[in-house]
Amino acid sequence: MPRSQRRRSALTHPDAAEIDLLDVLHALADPTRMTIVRTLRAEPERACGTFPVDVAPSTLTHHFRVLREAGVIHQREDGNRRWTALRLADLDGRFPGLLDSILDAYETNAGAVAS
Amino acid sequence: MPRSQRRRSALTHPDAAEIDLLDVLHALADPTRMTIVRTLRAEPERACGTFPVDVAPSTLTHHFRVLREAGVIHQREDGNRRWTALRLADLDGRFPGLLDSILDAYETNAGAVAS
DNA sequence: ATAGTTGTACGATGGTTGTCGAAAGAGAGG
DNA sequence: CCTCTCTTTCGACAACCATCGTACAACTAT
Repeated sequence: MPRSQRRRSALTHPDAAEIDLLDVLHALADPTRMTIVRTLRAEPERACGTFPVDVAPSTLTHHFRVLREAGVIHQREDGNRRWTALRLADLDGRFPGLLDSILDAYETNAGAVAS
Repeated sequence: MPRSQRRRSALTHPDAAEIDLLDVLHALADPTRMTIVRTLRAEPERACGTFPVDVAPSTLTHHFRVLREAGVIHQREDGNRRWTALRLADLDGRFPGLLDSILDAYETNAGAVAS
């Protein structure tokens, strides 16, 4: 790593064209990550520590990485914080209507099952 | 087991109202199971051994169980065979448009990525 | 009955996953 | 400088998962 020492690793995101559906489904098939995505749909961008989930910080980092590597979210650094956003345009460009369909289904799900 | 000795276990299926979205997503987030579901969308019903997948029979049984317990497929016995079908009506009743959305997305996926 | 077909159950195995605690990096502010 | 906050990395752990081979059960056909 030549210059500008990265904070940690390099925050790699897959290209929109490389987003794999099975990775996306796997990323969304977890209650904590589903909560993250649902929270993110309402707001354009949000700081890492402000999500209504009840897990340890290191666990949260893990979930963000899964979502990021699947192409579901985008993260950028800003000073001390890391801002997270849904890759709505990329996802909808690659799989039109899919994310809305899944998130809408989850609202139905939440109404009938627990959580 | 009183009478009519079941072949093996009792082939339990969840009620349509009990189908959990996260279970469905998890069930679909596997290439073998996705192939099963895609194959099943074209035909109403199909015998177990006739799916174009390349895994051992016991592995196939495992995948059918995951799909069945998630509420994605229905299986019934007929003599020596076990017939498998998609629970299209139940899924679409619970999560309207979801399955088509995911399967359509997979076709897009398959066009651009491997498989 | 004897053999063949279809699919399951069991046990094992190697890999993945979600979880956490402890330690540390990087910035902001005193 | 020191400290506080935010977030990550690392190491560990238990649980889960996809896979297989072997053995077996149920049915069909000869």
